[in-house]
Amino acid sequence: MIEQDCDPVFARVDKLLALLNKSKSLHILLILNLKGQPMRFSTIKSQINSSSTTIARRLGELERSGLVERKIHPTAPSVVTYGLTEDARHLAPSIQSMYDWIVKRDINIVI
Amino acid sequence: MIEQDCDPVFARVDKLLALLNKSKSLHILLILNLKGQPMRFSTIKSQINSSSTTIARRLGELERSGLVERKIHPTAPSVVTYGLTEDARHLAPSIQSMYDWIVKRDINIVI
DNA sequence: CCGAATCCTTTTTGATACTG
DNA sequence: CAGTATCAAAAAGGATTCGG
Repeated sequence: MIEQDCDPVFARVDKLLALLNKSKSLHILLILNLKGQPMRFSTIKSQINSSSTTIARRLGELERSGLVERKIHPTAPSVVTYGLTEDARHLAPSIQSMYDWIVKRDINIVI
Repeated sequence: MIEQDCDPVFARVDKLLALLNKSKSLHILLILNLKGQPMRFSTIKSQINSSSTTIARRLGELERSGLVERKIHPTAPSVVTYGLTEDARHLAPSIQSMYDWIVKRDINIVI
């Protein structure tokens, strides 16, 4: 069975959606966007309530995909923060409109 | 294990994203949106190239979630078509901007 | 043609325990 | 605090088969 892609762009959109949907990706982006400034691992985790395993995996994927920036601050003791990249900030409105849509419509997603 | 949601709206957005991401949901919505008119099961399937199991599951979920309308035409033989609901058409722009973003940025999603 | 049911494989998640 | 490694459980996809 040959996997024939009708539109190669679909594949990339799918990859984005696949990443965004992996549990808590959206949470992370929305929280970082709302906060407006870099946050620490523990702060993110405390607001999302998922396993550190998953949070760490998501942050790693988001970072490697260029959506999140990881910074190590040379303080004592050192502090690690995560913030949105420029690209991610451009994507935010799309997520926000989707957010607004679901809020307004009061639709009931049934899976 | 109590799942404590920090923001109940997040949960609904997550459900939407979870639905949209289940393989081929986005394809279905984009194809129906581009087509601009209801399509038959076999036509959708032919353009997506996934198992009928998955296509059927997605269409069922999208229908129950109020994003897709299923119609049985009383012709002979009878024909079944799927089209976007009003709600889905309002959501389309959000998906489209996400689509545009990924196209423009040429970003490389790494999962 | 349009699916539902079954069964199997792959993917993803989370709990736990352990480092610097 | 900020993670990684491991492993078991759960979720999701797909092939196949069958029926209206």
